[in-house]
Amino acid sequence: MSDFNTIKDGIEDEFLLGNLNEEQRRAVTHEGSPLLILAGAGSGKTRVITTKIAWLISKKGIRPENILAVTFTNKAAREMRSRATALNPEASWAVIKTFHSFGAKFLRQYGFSAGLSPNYTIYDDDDSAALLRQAETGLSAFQTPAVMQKIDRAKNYCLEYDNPDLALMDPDPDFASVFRKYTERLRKSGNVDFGDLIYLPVKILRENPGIKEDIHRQFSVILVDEYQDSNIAQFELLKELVGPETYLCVVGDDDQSIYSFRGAEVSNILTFTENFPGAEIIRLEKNYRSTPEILRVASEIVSNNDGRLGKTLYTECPSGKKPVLAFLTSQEVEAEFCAQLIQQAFEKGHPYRDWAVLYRTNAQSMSFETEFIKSKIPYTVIGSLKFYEREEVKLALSLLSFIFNRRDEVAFFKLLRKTVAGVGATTCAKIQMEFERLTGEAGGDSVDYLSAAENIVPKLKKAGENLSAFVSSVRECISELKAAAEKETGENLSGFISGVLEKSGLQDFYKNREEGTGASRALSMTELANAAVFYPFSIQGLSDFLEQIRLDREAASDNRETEEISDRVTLITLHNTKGLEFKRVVITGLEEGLFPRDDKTGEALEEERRLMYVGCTRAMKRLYLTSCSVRRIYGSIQPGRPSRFLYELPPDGIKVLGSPPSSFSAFCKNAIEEKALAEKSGRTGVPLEEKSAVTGKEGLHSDLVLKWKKGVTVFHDDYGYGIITKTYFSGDDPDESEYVILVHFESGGEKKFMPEYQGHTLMIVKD
DNA sequence: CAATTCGGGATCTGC
DNA sequence: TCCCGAATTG
Repeated sequence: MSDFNTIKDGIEDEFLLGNLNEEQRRAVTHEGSPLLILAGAGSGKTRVITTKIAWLISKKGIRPENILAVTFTNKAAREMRSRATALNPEASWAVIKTFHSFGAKFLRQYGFSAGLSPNYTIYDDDDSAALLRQAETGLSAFQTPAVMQKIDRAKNYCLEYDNPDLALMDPDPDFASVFRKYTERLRKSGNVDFGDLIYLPVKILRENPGIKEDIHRQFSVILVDEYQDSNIAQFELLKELVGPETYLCVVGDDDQSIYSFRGAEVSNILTFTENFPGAEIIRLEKNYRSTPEILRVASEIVSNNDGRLGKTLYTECPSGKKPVLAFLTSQEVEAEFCAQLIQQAFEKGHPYRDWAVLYRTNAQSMSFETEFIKSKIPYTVIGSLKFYEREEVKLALSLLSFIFNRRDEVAFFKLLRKTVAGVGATTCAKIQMEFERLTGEAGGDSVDYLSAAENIVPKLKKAGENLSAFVSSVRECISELKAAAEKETGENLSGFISGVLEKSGLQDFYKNREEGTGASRALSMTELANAAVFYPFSIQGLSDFLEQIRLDREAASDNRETEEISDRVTLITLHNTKGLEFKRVVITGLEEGLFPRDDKTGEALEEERRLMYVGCTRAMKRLYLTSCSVRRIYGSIQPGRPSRFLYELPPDGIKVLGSPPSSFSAFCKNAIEEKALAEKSGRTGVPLEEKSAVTGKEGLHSDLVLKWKKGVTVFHDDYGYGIITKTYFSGDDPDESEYVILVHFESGGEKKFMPEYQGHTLMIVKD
């Protein structure tokens, strides 16, 4: 090798490997045997994978299109692609996809060998349930979703209706036959459900050695991220994709397994070395993200779990402030508390984008949205389903899906029932019967619902006109699409979609129905059309657009265009934060029953705890935890107790604000006394002390002190009239302290309040 | 077949 | 509290 090349190599090495620690470097440059990277939270996992992709391309001469990198979320896939491409532009040609989108692409190409035509669309949970309902199973509307879930679970375990192992999963003898009916109906529709996106590729690969060889030739490297969240079907798929020459590398963390509700099996990661013989393990235990204070809290919590591989995370990050635990009254106060924190930090120069507010359920986002709008804090809600879930958007998508696949019965009947006047259950049943008859006559895929509907038009009275108008407008759209496909107009899909919505009458349908009600529904269909500007006006374009929308809800959301650019607080579910990090994190709703939910025990409870661990380890600099004493559930106000996870915190490792219930104060007191005792008896405990500079919080306090004085009469919406009986500061340190007032209510109870955060919930009646 | 009423259940988490 | 499905009625 020439000197020049040696030098060039050296520079490349330095560029790619220079900033890695020894373990990371080993992981990146590892070759040969299968590799499991056990990567603790914040240990630079994504950096390792992306560097590995760049490394393989530039140093090992692997062509990017021969690299398959699989993730679990679209967000992670996007992140991986952009970071790998930043390291090596060629990485943009690598196949970086979620398991499901990989499966979808595979089925477009190879689905024919399982009798699936390429113009399928993907049924979401609701569509699948609707199909199950239509499949003459005799299930009530009430039972259907539960049975659908079981079917989905079976597919997650790679079990078809005729698999004898199904009985192990569910002893109900009827289940297999319901499952069979559903499957037959689904195949007839020409569509697939989410489970099929994994299950069918496995089946095809098992039954078609030729296809399998193709795939093995195509992918010489397979990387899997978040391996702890893979389910059995995904594991089986992986086994089929990995050929004798394939280099396999999976990355995961058993402590962050949070998707068992959707079939994830931690056992996949625990038994990796058995399933892929000769596999090596590399552990990444150095955390680059969080302060030692945050890491301590996170580790203490997760250490309450059994059944871990066990890792010892350490960090060299500089010390920071103790995580703060705030006991608040209601979710409104909780939202206000967050707003205060964020606003105060903003005034000190910390941008909004530093912040993430985490919650267990999407429904919780509302109080934060309301409050943030009020206090003019810009925010973005991640993973909210709002846009996609809107009735009119679903209906519009059904229409587009139906244009793409005319055997989609769920879409067709949904459209008829909702938009065509005079058509109800009876007419739909007639059309279905006619469809069956035609299928019996002609057989195969040649029959569609349009012809079936047309055939019965003569048998109808008034509804017939509407129905035939609907059918011909759909036919018009279809021929328009076909014409465009032949001409290759170069236009984008957006115009076509507006046209379809117009012609079908869907746009007018909502316009008319919503006169005076602020016609937002008609508007969101325009938004849907706008979302399609990046897709070409062709059959392929429509197919891609529909697939993208089914598999990536964010893609259909209406606020994505501004998401990256501007300075906003992130509102996000705990599940969605996987793989993300923020300087400042608030984990909200830490109440028993909400987080963890009260029906969780055993392994499910441990998973909740892991979720808590994931949440804590997202934080780089500051971590806040909030717990409310009352919460509105199903509209009524419910009293709550602090989450059990709060009792797993190290009391000397956190700072408590607000008014903790007595049980929690007792817990802290005990723990601290125990610790003191232990220290006294000679154990070497490291005293955790903090000295902070005296800065001007007093100025802020002086107003409060003057306003909220002893003897003042106040009124509270929930507790009624009361009188302030005591005032004090929560600690000695003026900067860290909060001004607290004790209120004695007429109703008998005593409550502590922090006027700084909760002033608005109290009204001063008389000084 | 559409409109109205009534009652029960819900909200996890996501591809 | 609110939404959806089933039942009731015109």
